[in-house]
Order: sequence, then C-alpha cells, then structure tokens
Amino acid sequence: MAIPTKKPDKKRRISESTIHRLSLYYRALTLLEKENYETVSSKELARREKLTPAQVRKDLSFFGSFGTRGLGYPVNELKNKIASILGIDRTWRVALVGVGNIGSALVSYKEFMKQGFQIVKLFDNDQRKIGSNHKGIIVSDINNLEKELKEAGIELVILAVPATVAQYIVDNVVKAGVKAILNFAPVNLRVPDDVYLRNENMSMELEYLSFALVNNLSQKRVNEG
Amino acid sequence: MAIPTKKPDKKRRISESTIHRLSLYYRALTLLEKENYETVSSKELARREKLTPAQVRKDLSFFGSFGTRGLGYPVNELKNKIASILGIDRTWRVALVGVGNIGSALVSYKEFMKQGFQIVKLFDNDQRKIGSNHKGIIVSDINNLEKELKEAGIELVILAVPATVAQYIVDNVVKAGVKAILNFAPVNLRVPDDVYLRNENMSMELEYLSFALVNNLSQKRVNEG
DNA sequence: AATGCCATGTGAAATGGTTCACAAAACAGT
DNA sequence: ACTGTTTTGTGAACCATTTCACATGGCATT
Ligand SMILES: NC(=O)c1ccc[n+]([C@@H]2O[C@H](COP(=O)([O-])OP(=O)(O)OC[C@H]3O[C@@H](n4cnc5c(N)ncnc54)[C@H](O)[C@@H]3O)[C@@H](O)[C@H]2O)c1
Ligand SMILES: NC(=O)c1ccc[n+]([C@@H]2O[C@H](COP(=O)([O-])OP(=O)(O)OC[C@H]3O[C@@H](n4cnc5c(N)ncnc54)[C@H](O)[C@@H]3O)[C@@H](O)[C@H]2O)c1
Repeated sequence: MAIPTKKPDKKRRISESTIHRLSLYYRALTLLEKENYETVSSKELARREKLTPAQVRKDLSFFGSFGTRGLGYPVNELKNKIASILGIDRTWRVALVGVGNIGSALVSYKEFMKQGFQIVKLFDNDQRKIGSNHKGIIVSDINNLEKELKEAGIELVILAVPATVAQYIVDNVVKAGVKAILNFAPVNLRVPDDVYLRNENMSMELEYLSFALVNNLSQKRVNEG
Repeated sequence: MAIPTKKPDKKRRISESTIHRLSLYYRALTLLEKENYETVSSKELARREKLTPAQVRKDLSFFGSFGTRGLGYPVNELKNKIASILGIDRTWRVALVGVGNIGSALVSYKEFMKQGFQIVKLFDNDQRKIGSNHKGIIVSDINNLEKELKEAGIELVILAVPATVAQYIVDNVVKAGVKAILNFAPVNLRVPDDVYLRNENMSMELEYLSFALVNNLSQKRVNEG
C-alpha cells in the first residue's frame, strides 16, 4: 500500500470570490506598505476590507502559508506574493477599442498602468478620431484591427464601443488571437471557450441599489468590491 | 391546531446573484420585445444570457408565478414585473460628484436615464468647472453639497472623485440623508448600516482576467455580468 | 371531451462557499 | 529553558445557492 503524500496532486479550484478578494487584499496591502507597516494580522486586513479574519486566512491558505503564527503576515512579502498570483507582477499589453466617452476616460486613467495594464493601442472607426493623439497614443483605424493587434502583441482588449457593434468587434479581436477581453457594452457577447470575457455592467449596480431602496434590504454587506 | 397557510409569512431572503440576474433578464426581455416576441421560455431566456433554464425559473419563482405551463413567459408583462421588482418602473433623482474623466462620461450616458436614473445635479470643487454646463446641468460648488442634495430631493449619489477625498464626501452625502451610493473610487468607504453602498471596481475585473491568463483557468463561465 | 405535448413551478439533492474552533507554531519575557 | 500569549492554518460543520427531476397545469388538435 502506497503511503499517501500530503497533497496528492490535488486540483484546487479557486472561486471567483476568492480572486476578487485577493484584489482587495492587494489594495489594502499597498496602503499598509505606504503606512510603513511591517506585518499585518488577518484581523486587521479583514477590518480594512470589511471581511472576516477566517475568510482572509482561508483565501490565502489556498495558495500557501505566508504568515507567521503569533505575528501575522509580512506586508511587503504578501503583497508581492499576491501580485504574482494575480499575474500583475508584470506588464500586460492592452488595446482599447472605442475612444468615446468612457474610452477616453479609461485612457487617461493612470492607475491601470501602475497595476501593470499598459494601454498601448487605440482603435476607432470615426475619421475625426483616427490619427488623433490621446495621451501619446495615435488612434488607429478599426479596419487594421486584426493586423495591428498581432503586430503590437496585444494580450488584453478593452471594449468601449456601442452595444450594436460589440459582437462584430469581438469576433475580430478573437481572430487576432487575443484571449482576454473586458467589455463595457451592455450585451452578452459570444466568445470561444478559450477566451476570457468579463463584463463591466454599471446598470447592474444601479439597479441593485434601486432594488435595495424599494425593498428596504437589511444591510449586512451590500458589496465586497 | 391551526391549519397552516401555504406561505406563513415566510421571510424570503433574495440573494445578490438573483438580483443581478434579474438585471440580465430585464435586458434580454427589452431586446425580445424589440424583436416582437410575445412569449419566451426559460430555455430561450437562459440561452441569451448564458444561464440555465432551471436557474431562470427558480429566480422568477421567488417573486411569483409569471409564466404559463407549456407556453413560457409573456415578454412584455414579465419585463414590467421585473422593472417593478427592481424599482426601475419609476424615476430616481441622482446626483454625481466629481465631474472629471469618468464623471463626464457618465453624465453623457443616455442609457441611465432610460433606465430611470436621472442625473439632475453635478458637484465639483474645481473653480473652472463650477458654473459650467454639462448636458444642460450647471455644476454646483461642493461646498453647497448637503444643502443642495436636500433641496433637490436626491435619492442616489454617484461618486467619481479621487480616492483621497471619497470618505470625506461620503460623510457629507450621508448627512444629507441620501441612502444609496455608487462609488467609483478604489477605496473601502464607511457608511452607516442604513445606507446602501456599491462599488464599481474596474481594476478587479482586469486583475481577474490577468489571473485567468496566467493560470489557464478552465473556462466554464467566467462572468455573468 | 379526450389525448398528447410542452414548459412551468418547486421540493429535494447536490454542490459550493463561509464560518467555526482548535491544534500548532512562533515570539517575548522571565 | 520554560511559560504565556498571540495568531496562523485548516479540517469539519454549517449555511447558501444551484441543479435535478417530476408532478402539475394549460394549450392545441382531433
Ligand atoms: N459612457 C458611459 O458612462 C457608459 C457607461 C456604461 C456603459 N457604457 C457602454 O460603453 C460603450 C461606449 O459608451 P460611450 O458612452 O463611450 O459611447 P461613445 O459613443 O461616446 O463611444 C463609442 C466610441 O466607439 C466608436 N465606434 C463606433 N463604432 C465603432 C466601430 N465599428 N469600430 C470602432 N469604433 C467604433 C465611436 O466612434 C466612439 O468613439 C457603450 O456600449 C455603452 O453602452 C458607457
Ligand atoms: N478614469 C477612469 O477610467 C477610472 C477608472 C476606474 C476608477 N476611477 C476612479 O474614479 C475616480 C475619478 O477618476 P477620474 O479619472 O475621473 O479623475 P479626475 O481627476 O478626472 O476627476 C475627479 C474629479 O473630482 C473633482 N474633485 C476633486 N476633489 C474634489 C472634492 N473635494 N469635491 C468635489 N470634487 C472634487 C475634480 O475636480 C475632478 O473633476 C477616482 O477615484 C478614480 O480612481 C477612474
């Protein structure tokens, strides 16, 4: 009889909520670092992001043992570890399609760059916008999308075009081999199984607030984001 | 012994996910209506939003019986019913604080109005912006926030200010009696228990995509939003 | 009026996520 | 070296959500 190893190739499936919370821990640790904390307990980390200490420890335990019993977690080390888990300890090459209201706001946003998401390409179909300069980036013609996405080695695309054309653009983005898309259009897009698609849906949050108001929801924690 | 009534004052707690899916059903039904569908099955509704038929039926059953066995759900009727559940069968008076990059984009967005969220007040602390006109609304001085929120009967506030001042603004919004806040700043804000706060966190979605890419997540459904 | 068919509505089962509770580990102080 | 204190790491218990499966009800057609 074989002696069982401690973790026999166990395929752990990490939940979406856990990943979202890692983002929160990362944010809190960044702040703690600025405040010159050396270590932090699960209790303090939980307090800062309105979670429970047990939740914090459980989440982290999926990825390893980063703390010291009796002391807590080393702030800088844990922050780096989470960055590595999330894959933000590197730079991602990002393109943005649709330089309209929301698109322009996103290009101007410096925090994304700081977190490793570097917008290096812009696309639009409006002749007045093509060729114009946004934060040092020249807007490309949407007709060259596939070719230029490949040439620029784009790994992630942000979609900020009208809902009516979003599916058409996505199809071309997929053709260019891009595997990750963040979509702002309020529409359910079809992508192949090997392409990751996330939707940013602001109406959904407004509608949740509306629901809470009319139903006098008892407020435990309405959101963790 | 009392004969038990069928639903003896049962306090049903509706989950956050169910409410989010109601938003999706609403969106799908709006489209179905435009396409002149009279009725729709849970199967078709599920297909359009990448959910399961059982999920659709279960979600709706929390609020009543809206369908006809063998036929499906009446599109227009169900749409109205969901609007009523979500509280978007009316107009909400909304103020937006911080008329910067993202704030300007939100003011220009006509879809919110169509869904009953009517932005009627803008606030900023930048002298160059105060008094200026955005889509017919004059930007007010942040110093008059509490007073003007009350006067205008604002029920919901969208926060698009820098993270550093967000808590300060929220405190004043709460003082003005506003019970619902949608926050875009990447910071965990403190509000009293009777105030509903939701956060729109774009970094979180980008980081999820990053995690998916570096971990080659098996793709079932990465997002439902 | 009777039959066949279809899709809802819903308990019950299964799955997944969160909280509990405590042994184990590390440090500090004596 | 020993004792007390603190906080981690983690199975197990608990709770919530999703999926299953089927009885039920209604329509259509004959
Ligand atoms: N503005 C907001 O606050 C907001 C909020 C939530 C969601 N959204 C969604 O984000 C998307 C963009 O909204 P917006 O307000 O920025 O709209 P917008 O009209 O200001 O911007 C859309 C941009 O896409 C470009 N475009 C149109 N067709 C194109 C094509 N075929 N190829 C390339 N570019 C094309 C337009 O030229 C324009 O620059 C929409 O789907 C909208 O529903 C916007
Ligand atoms: N731009 C984006 O794409 C983006 C994306 C995600 C999150 N955010 C967040 O949204 C918020 C706004 O971002 P932005 O890019 O629009 O920044 P911005 O600097 O363009 O806009 C901020 C606005 O708030 C105003 N403001 C500053 N202090 C104020 C005060 N005390 N009272 C009233 N108004 C005040 C400024 O005058 C400015 O008009 C930030 O918290 C940012 O982190 C922005």
